[in-house]
Amino acid sequence: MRRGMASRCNVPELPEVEVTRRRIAPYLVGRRISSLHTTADSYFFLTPPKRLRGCVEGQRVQHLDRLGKYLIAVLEGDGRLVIHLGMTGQLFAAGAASVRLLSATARASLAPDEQADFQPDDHTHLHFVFDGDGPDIYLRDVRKFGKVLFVPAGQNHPRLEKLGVDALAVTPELLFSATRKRIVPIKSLLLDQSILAGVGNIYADESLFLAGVRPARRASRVTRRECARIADGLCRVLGRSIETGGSSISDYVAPDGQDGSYQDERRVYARSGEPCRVCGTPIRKIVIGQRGTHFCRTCQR
DNA sequence: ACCGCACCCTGAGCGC
DNA sequence: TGCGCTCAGGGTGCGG
Repeated sequence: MRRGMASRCNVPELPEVEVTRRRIAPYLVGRRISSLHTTADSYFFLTPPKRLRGCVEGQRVQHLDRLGKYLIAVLEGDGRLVIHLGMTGQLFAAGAASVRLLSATARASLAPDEQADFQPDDHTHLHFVFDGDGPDIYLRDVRKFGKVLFVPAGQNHPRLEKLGVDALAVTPELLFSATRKRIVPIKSLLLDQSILAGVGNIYADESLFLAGVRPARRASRVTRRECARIADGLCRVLGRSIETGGSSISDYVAPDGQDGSYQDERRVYARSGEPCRVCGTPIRKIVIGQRGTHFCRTCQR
């Protein structure tokens, strides 16, 4: 069966951001940023580059947290450097670069031994240099749907204030109460970051499959029992994806190879037309809230 | 409160 | 071969 573009999607949702956090933290935490290089100002920078540099240069990174799909580097003095990876954001340390970081065209022009040697390009919006030894860190984002901002100590930002509970901490009760009196499709509610932070398109579809609930169902019509199954499905699918290194992030990927192992576990996402793994019914694709939505008519009610 | 839609951006895949 | 079109996606913000 042909794999469409969607199946290769590389969008960082909660698991991918968490995997990124775990992998990058050892290279970031405890180090002092000596300089930050950026691309030109654009809507990518919620804090303009010049001010951003002034805020982080000379600062030591105290820890690296995550809330939903946001990475939050807490600096000395408790200012926070906040990063959202958007659709194509890649945060990585020099030397840990994989060929995935380059476009197909760029890859093709490189010899194999050159491919792992990353050099900043036009899409590299942040380049951190640190005091002392250790690799530089880069943030690359081809489509610039990502965001970076600095939140001074004691201040907050609407982006963070609006976020609901981190999706890993979802409970049946939380979901049940959030769905009452809501006529939006249950899938749209799962994607609402002000309710659950971190759920994106893949994991919304996958968790609804595990719960046996059709994505188009009105949220208010989802029963308490089904809410519990959705919460459970979310925990399973998010946890499993983190375990396997995220659906698309892996240490190294062969130039024409498959993505991370989670893609082999997808039950519905980007499998439209393919047989349901449980009952064999072809997976259907519809659009809900302007998002491609995948489900099994037989297994989901 | 909710829906539909436009917008930001670019690469891949397609038809011609 | 190469052009131009379409599509995908997260999040915000608009008008209805």
